Amino acid sequence: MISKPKGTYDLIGQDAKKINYINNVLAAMCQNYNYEFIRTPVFEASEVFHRGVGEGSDIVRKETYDFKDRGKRDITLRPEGTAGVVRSYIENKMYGRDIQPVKLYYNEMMYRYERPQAGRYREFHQFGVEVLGCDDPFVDAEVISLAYNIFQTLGLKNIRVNINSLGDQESRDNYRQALTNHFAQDIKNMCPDCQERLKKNPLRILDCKVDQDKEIMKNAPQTIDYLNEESKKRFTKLQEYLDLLDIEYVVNPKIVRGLDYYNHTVFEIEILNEEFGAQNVLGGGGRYNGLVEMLDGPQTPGIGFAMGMERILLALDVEEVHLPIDNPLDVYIGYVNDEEKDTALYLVQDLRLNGFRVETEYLNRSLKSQFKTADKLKSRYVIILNSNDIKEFKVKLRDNQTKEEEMVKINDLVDYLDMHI
RNA sequence: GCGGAAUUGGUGAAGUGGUUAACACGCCGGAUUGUGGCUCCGGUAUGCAUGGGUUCGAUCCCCAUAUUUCGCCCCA
Repeated sequence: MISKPKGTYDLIGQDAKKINYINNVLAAMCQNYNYEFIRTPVFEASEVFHRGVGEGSDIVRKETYDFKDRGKRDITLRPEGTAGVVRSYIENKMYGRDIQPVKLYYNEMMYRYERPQAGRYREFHQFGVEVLGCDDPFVDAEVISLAYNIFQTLGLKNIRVNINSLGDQESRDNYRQALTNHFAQDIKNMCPDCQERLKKNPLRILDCKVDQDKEIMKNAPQTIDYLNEESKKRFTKLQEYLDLLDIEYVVNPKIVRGLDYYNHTVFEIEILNEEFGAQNVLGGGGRYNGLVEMLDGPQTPGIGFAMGMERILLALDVEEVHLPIDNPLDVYIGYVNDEEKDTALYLVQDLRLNGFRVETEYLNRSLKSQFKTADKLKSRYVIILNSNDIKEFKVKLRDNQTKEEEMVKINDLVDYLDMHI
């Protein structure tokens, strides 16, 4: 038997229904927030991600699916949504649109070559939004609120919004320097990973779980202490806006994010539930004011977030949130002999084209089985065709809730059902 | 990339180096000569992930591979 590639999954059954439902919720919300749907290629020139996400990030260093196509082009399967959207923004000159800022959302599969575990796949599904062309923390607040409200709307209760600010380039550089100085003296006593991080991306040391209890970690400098006046003002303003929107959040100085392009606002939304494993971050994002330029576009501010659909599914499961995905059948049509079968075929089509959800028997099973199936499908009505009734252009319609049966003319069936369903 | 655990039918699973792989659920049929959901009866694995090896003989022992899962790393 051929099995699926490692780290992939088939979306089927209840999960498929749930994802469908969630996608509808997401689309409806994005419509209200006036975000426009965008789809970019699953694969891009490698440069898009290598430059966009950053050569220093783990995602690019060891997790991308890179290959050469038959034309010897360097291709990368997209590991995240933002870089491709920004490439499209530039290529399609969206910065020249008459309506600004440009607000986009995507809902696509992403690819990262990682060791899979619960809530983490090699092919996975992310929903995300990007706002390009507005530098006001006003829009930061909108983006965070959108993410937050999506979780609220879906019925997830125990979620927490963590925010932090990395500041502008100047603040970031200062902080980076301070951090390097702080750890430099004692780096030998820290874990090998941290020693590596000090050189490549000192910010990530703060995330370390091995060394997190050490004294040197506890009194490490924090990003917010190194923000310059402008950055600080902006961060304060963001918090005022979030307060205004009634969004519960905590300032968490340890949120630094793994992608190189972030500055100023960064945030993560996690689920607080002990049953959840290591993958408890449902979504995250931040501001990336330098990214458009980095990909050869005009200087343009941007902010966005992404959330992992598989993790949302897990979260809904763990939190025992019941999504309204049951859509019971309107009518089940049963039959036994061939004449009745012909009528069934016709009737099923007729009712379906009139907007009813209808099912019938395919395997010529016994009437008993057909009734069982009708029940399992939670059918509102059951029609059992009978040759004699058909001759009189009538069918016996049974209300499967009251168990009452009624003879209805075939021509009146649609009207009857319209009135009763 | 590193470490641990798992892998038996449609599902949940028990089990043993040696003739017919337990049980339950589900599914199909019958009791009920065209009306289910309860009950009773019957049926339901080309065989224990794949490939090698050890053995007279392996689902059960060994090795490898694949997939899943948990943790690390990282992230959604």
